[in-house]
Amino acid sequence: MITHVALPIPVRKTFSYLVPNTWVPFVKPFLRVKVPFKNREAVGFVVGIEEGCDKGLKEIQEVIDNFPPLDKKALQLAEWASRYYIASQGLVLGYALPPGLPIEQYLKIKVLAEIEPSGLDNLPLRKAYRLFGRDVVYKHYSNGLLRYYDTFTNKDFIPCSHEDVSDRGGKTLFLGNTNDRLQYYIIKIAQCLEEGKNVLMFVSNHHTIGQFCFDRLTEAFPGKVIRYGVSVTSKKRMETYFRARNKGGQIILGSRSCLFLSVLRNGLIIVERPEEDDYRNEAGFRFNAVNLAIKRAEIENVPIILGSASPPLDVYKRAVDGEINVIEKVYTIKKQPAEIIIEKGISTLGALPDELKSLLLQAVERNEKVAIYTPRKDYSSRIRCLDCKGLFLCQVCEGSLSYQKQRDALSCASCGKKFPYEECCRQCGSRLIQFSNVGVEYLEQTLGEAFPGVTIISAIGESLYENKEAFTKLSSREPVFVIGTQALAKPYGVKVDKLVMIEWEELQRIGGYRAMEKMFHILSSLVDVLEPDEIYAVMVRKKRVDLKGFFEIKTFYIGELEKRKNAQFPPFVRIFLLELEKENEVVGLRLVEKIKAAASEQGIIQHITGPLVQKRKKYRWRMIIRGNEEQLHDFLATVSIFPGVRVEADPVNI
DNA sequence: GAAATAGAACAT
DNA sequence: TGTTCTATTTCA
Repeated sequence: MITHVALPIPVRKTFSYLVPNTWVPFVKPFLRVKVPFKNREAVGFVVGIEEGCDKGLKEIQEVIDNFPPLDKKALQLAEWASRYYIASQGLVLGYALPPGLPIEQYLKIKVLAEIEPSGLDNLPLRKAYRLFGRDVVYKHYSNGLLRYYDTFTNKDFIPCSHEDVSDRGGKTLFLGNTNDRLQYYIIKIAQCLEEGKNVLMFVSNHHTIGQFCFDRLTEAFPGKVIRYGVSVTSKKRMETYFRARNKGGQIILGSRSCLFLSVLRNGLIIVERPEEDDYRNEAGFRFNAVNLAIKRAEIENVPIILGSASPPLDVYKRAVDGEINVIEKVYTIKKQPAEIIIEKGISTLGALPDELKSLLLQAVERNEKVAIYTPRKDYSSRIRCLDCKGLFLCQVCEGSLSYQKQRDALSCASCGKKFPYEECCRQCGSRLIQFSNVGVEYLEQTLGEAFPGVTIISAIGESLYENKEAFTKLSSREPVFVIGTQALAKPYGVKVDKLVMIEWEELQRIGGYRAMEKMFHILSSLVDVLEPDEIYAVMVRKKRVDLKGFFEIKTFYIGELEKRKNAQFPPFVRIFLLELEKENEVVGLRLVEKIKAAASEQGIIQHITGPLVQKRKKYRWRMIIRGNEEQLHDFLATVSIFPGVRVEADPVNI
């Protein structure tokens, strides 16, 4: 017997192995098998079986599963995702069932008849495998002489017995602020739980948004919320794994890692804030979990609710097209947002503008809480020598370096490497260094000096979790400044008096084709979470952006859709980014030619823009492929396995 | 994706 | 002819 195995590597072909006699009765489609690969071992999925025993193939070492570890609908979802994201079947399946998921660790054996060897009853599966061999246990299992039960629910482990309960389906976009959304979710969840169904709810982030939702939902449904994700311990995670597939009437709250989780009587899927970047998986199998959640709902015929104050544009388009039903409960702000126009940016000014100072001074006098947003986190993200005019660049990749005051280190924006800060220019040794493009750290320090005695909290991605207690200061009576990047919109349940946006308009320069959409998301999510009574945008006159355009949601979206349609950009066509990196220009250009040749051959050359060459330490070519995915699929699948080529579906940063 | 191998550039 | 680096191939 020969089996074809899909391995979790970016290679489209499958690998064939012989099946030794011991395993022949147990090899079935979509079970995992351990196989020799190169000179190591690998875990792959059986995707094909054929008779025969020829041509010196290697043998599989072991069949890891006794039952398909993914149910039919999860497999269907994986198949769809594999095509949509141009990822190999093995890579997607490997994500769906990560190798670190210790399923057997929490399963025990229940013996149903008299069998040899004795002593299997109540034995942990792992131990039984070790003592008697997997094949012995598998044989009894397949003859129906024993069953498994998990140690959390003590219920029989029934692989893939998913009764379809939902007769509903349907997609809803709930437009509204956090409180309204939560209320709506709670009503819908209550209906499901009453009917004994489960609810699968996605959040982008465990620590902040996830914790908040967990607290609020636990309040409404005590003991019913179970979590699944990397931030809970392995044991807790496994408990959720078994409870989700064995019991009804619960809310499974998790991140993108529960996209493929088996859920018994799944009655509803909720996606909280689908516009969040954290829904994107960047390693290995790259995808956007919102897309997959919507697809899962379709496959399972389960209703899905997407809840947001500023949904992604593609979701809004689906709503306009009538595919998604809309419930609108738009927030209102108490006072018209105000624009504070300054002549020169804070970066170039070297000091805080007077208008900003007086605004903050007034706030301090009134003991107000002020949230200050800025797009950059470090002290300065542009460091220049004033003598030789050279920029500080990374020694490894020549990306631009930013200065992190707290660590007194330079950090590379493109490769992430850190270097000590020497206080002099590496080119000419001059000590006249100019910091510009300042961020949160700079404001933190400058405002600290200008307003001694005022509590200042910073909210940036990494530090947010440790900083959580600091946020309790926001409910004190003293004035508080909370300064941060987009992370400011993560800790739900915070309330400020004023929201000040600084250099927010910069995003139109760095945001690519989604610049306006990003600006909208940031502003809306800040307003949604922080509930400011007053909003101010400090903008440089030359780059001024009309704030009003961002407060009429419908007008904004319709206008943006119109622009995208005219320019033939997503969500009207799909975009793929093709990236290749080589040290040698000639070698790279050869590869570019090879790709172009493949494109001509398949008649899709007119869909390619570029390549755009970037030369730092390495050469990097980027091509953008736009068009109908059906038409592009074969081409992308072909070039995606060229060495050094990376295809990114639906890129966000171009 | 990662290891083995082929190839290029440089030093001995 | 050895050494070290990068590019390419291959994995069953």
